[in-house]
Amino acid sequence: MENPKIEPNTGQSGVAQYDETLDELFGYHLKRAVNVLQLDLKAALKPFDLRMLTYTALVLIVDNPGLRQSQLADAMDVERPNMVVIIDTLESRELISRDRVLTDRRAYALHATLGGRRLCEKATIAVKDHEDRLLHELSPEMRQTVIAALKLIRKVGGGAVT
Amino acid sequence: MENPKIEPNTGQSGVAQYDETLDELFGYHLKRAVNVLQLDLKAALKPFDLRMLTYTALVLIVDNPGLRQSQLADAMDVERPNMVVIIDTLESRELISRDRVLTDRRAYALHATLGGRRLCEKATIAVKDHEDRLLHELSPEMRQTVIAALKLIRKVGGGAVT
DNA sequence: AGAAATGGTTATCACGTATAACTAATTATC
DNA sequence: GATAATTAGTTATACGTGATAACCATTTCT
Repeated sequence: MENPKIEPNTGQSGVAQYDETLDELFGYHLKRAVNVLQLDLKAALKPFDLRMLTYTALVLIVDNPGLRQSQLADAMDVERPNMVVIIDTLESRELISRDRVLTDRRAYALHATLGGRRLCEKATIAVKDHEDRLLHELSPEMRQTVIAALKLIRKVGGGAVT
Repeated sequence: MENPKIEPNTGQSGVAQYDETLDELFGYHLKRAVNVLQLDLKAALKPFDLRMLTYTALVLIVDNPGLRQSQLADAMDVERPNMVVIIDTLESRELISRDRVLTDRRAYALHATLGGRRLCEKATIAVKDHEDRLLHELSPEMRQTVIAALKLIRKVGGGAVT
């Protein structure tokens, strides 16, 4: 069993040509696909100077005006301390505002500014375009099956699924 | 449109109850499922004191004796400098050995030790157990469809697919 | 022989994730 | 109504992963 099964380096892409053990692992395939998708997403968001986390936060704030930081952190599965920096960058770009809540002066209600809503809209179009390009070989039924499967995984893994 | 759609916090899990925009994004579902799976994988590997990268490297070395570091880095889509630390930790635990290649004295041929092979075997069993638990609600056909879809994504995204 | 390329290493940085400890404000308890 | 416990947000910090530049030793190209 000398002589590695993995080819010397096609130059094409660093993907393992074939590995029996990893190939049988669902998570392996999932992870690799996510890598590809995230690379694509990153490129899609670059023109808007947004990253995955800032984009997601912006979307949620646009769609849920008045949301509080801890709710947002909860929704994104991000620790509150890490939420702070994300909100900071969005606020410093004046895409959102932190508004004091009258009934609870500890909390901030988050609102997207007009600029924030516009940027969010444009970014979402770009993201969907990139996804369409990347997924154009998947039939609609296939997509539905995959999404259903992913939701099942989340459910079993302990997360609520909508 | 005041009053966030996201519930105040069920305590259950931080998952967004529902967001129209994100829900339409394939990558969003993919990412969330991967998070769940990786958490599970992490737990599965903890008893063996392996992390995702060290485990993957170990598997590939076990399956491809004589592999070189740069080939491994290539196969794992990891930069060579980052490969060094991974190999270092595996070597310091005597799970693998760096053997000088006679025909090219720059390179190291990587081989798993007996202990490395044994640990790899046990770890793989544990990983598969965890995956089975997590995926038990997915029918075999569903799994096959999902894996096929994931491979398609990788192909379109530029990676070779086996 | 000299130049260019390759395998591995070191150092360093950006980003995402996680925890502890703190403040200010709120709620609970007596 | 005063004190204790809890909550929202923050600061500081640490770890894991990913990426780049610069370097040494060796090999390959010309």
